[in-house]
Amino acid sequence: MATMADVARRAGVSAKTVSNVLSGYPYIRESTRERVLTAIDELGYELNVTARILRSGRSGVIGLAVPELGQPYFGELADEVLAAARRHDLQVLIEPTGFTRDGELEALREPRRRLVDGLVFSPAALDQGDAHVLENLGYPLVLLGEQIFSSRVDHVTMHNVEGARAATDLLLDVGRRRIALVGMLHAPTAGSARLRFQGYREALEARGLSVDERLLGWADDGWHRANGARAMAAVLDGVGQVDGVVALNDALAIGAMYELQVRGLSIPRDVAVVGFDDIEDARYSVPALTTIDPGRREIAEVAVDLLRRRLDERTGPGEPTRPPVLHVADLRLIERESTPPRVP
Amino acid sequence: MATMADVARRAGVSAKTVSNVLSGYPYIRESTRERVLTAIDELGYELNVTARILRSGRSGVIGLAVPELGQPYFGELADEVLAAARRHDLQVLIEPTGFTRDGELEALREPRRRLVDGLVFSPAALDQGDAHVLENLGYPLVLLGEQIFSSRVDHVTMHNVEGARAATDLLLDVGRRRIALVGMLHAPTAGSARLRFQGYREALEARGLSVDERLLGWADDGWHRANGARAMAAVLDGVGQVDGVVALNDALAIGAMYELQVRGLSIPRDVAVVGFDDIEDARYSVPALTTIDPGRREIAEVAVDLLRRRLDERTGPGEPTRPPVLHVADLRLIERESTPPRVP
DNA sequence: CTGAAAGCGCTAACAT
DNA sequence: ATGTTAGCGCTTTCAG
Repeated sequence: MATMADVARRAGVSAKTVSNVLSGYPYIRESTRERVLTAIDELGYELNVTARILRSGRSGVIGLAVPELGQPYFGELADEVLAAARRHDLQVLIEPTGFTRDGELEALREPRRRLVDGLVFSPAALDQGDAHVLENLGYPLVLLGEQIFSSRVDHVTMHNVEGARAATDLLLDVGRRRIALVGMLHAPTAGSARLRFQGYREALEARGLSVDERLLGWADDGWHRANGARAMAAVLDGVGQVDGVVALNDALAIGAMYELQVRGLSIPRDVAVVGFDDIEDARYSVPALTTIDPGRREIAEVAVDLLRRRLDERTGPGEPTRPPVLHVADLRLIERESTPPRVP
Repeated sequence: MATMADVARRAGVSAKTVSNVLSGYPYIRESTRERVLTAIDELGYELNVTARILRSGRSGVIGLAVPELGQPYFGELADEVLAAARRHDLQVLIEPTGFTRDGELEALREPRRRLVDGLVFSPAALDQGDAHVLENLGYPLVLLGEQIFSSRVDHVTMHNVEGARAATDLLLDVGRRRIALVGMLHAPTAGSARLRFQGYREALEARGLSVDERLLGWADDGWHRANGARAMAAVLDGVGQVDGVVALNDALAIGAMYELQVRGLSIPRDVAVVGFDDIEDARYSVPALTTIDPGRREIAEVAVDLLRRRLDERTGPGEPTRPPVLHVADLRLIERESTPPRVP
């Protein structure tokens, strides 16, 4: 396989010039560039990225650590991150963390081996006590979509509390009062679960209502459909009657709707349902799911832009490092058929 | 950041010995190994993978080229591939090809730059005419899940034709005769679409029936739910009556079920529906979807095992390269509620 | 079982 | 606008 030196020899230039051409260095005579390009073509030469990384210290690869891709939210998020990365000419190494603390700690170690330049990390098992491991990692890190761990790390998050409050408010506005919450987790670590539950509680309390423990559906095995159905069943078996459901994500909501319909309940007439995430499924469930769009695309774009900026900072000598960023994406309540129209 | 030389100095050995310890070379005195390990620990040393790759020519990273992760089938497949790779101590660089020929050709070029050792590739846009670009790539390639491109390349595929035939047979067995096919593609390139359509046709023809063009629902914009709903609508608007649906994947099936139910049709009483892929959604759609499990896990495992074996072959000197493998995974028809029970 | 020397292919730094 | 020199951190090869 041809090396840069081979190309240089054939083009009658030095290796450095070939390198310059390939790196987009602007000050090159047009004729020289063409000779080099021709030689590259004739030899079928391809740059050896590994050598470039070793020498330059930058790989052009970023890591993306997410729990699992089979969950539509993360699959769709990964696509957005991959697309944003491509726009920046970056490649992405995906580290599935499997919702485990060990998996997440392991993912944080990878960049130190220098194969990836920085990490976009969506934590799901670490908790506030782990905040210190996220600081001074020695490489740029952008945290995604959950709670705020540390003021010293870049975060791109969503309005979890406000979203859940908006969802609950909608149900209250249409007159529902026995509103179940599907997807509660016992783990104290559970970032978005805790925040979304907080939004639910705030909405109730703002109307002088309080949380009825019997309306809480637990899903400690993960926010999958199956668990949404199970949690819904448990609530229905426990209290008998429910007229609204706030699910902590769309998969849970769809599972819950399944269970409701199996029991002959009509949505939204008997029970109105709101989800969270606006995954593609939500649009085509039966009935179509009212949900919160947390601004996934914005989150992915901002995260990659930010990481890229941090990578560039490292190269630029002398530039002072900018202070940590906290970006909160906009959210939208998307009303579909699983809730009745609000009457004004 | 500490280097191997630093560790060697501290442990009072040569760099090579450190390297040996890290590579699991067996013939090392236990006391030496311990001194090295201690030094590594004390210095917080981490191997620079890039330098290792440059020297050894092997990166331990494999590429996975798939259309997009937001489609549950590919998200779930990616998880299986990632898990299998981890068992082999391999990392995975994902190349989204976006269902385009250009994206797929681009993905094939990446390994040549030496950052990844080999590629697991699920083509969706290349066609038989492109078979030659898949041969003699200069790195190991395993093709996934579609048609057979070339007898000179390793393939891990599924029983597309048989699966679609089984799905159609089920509908015929329960007395359905106006069976729509949802998800047809005009592109001649469409591997699994063509094969699954063939299975549908074979099942019909085996009973002396023929394909009614008006029952074909097109989804050239991709096998998403939205297009399943649209294709179903087009068929219903065109022919009015249908009593069965074979969808070319589960997302299309779920979209089609949505459209049917919006129009007041009951599933499976008025229309029975079968999908293909057995994604997690299928279990929790309303009604739960009867579908074909193509053996996704087996496919991922066999593909990574095979790739790994090919990578090892390259190292082993003199061993003759084994001939190309064609592995076809087992499939299963999973009967749920979107089809009536078969009466014996 | 361990060490010394060489060099993988490229680019940073400097020179011109 | 292009060339020279040096070396990134590791593993291969060969010697002991």
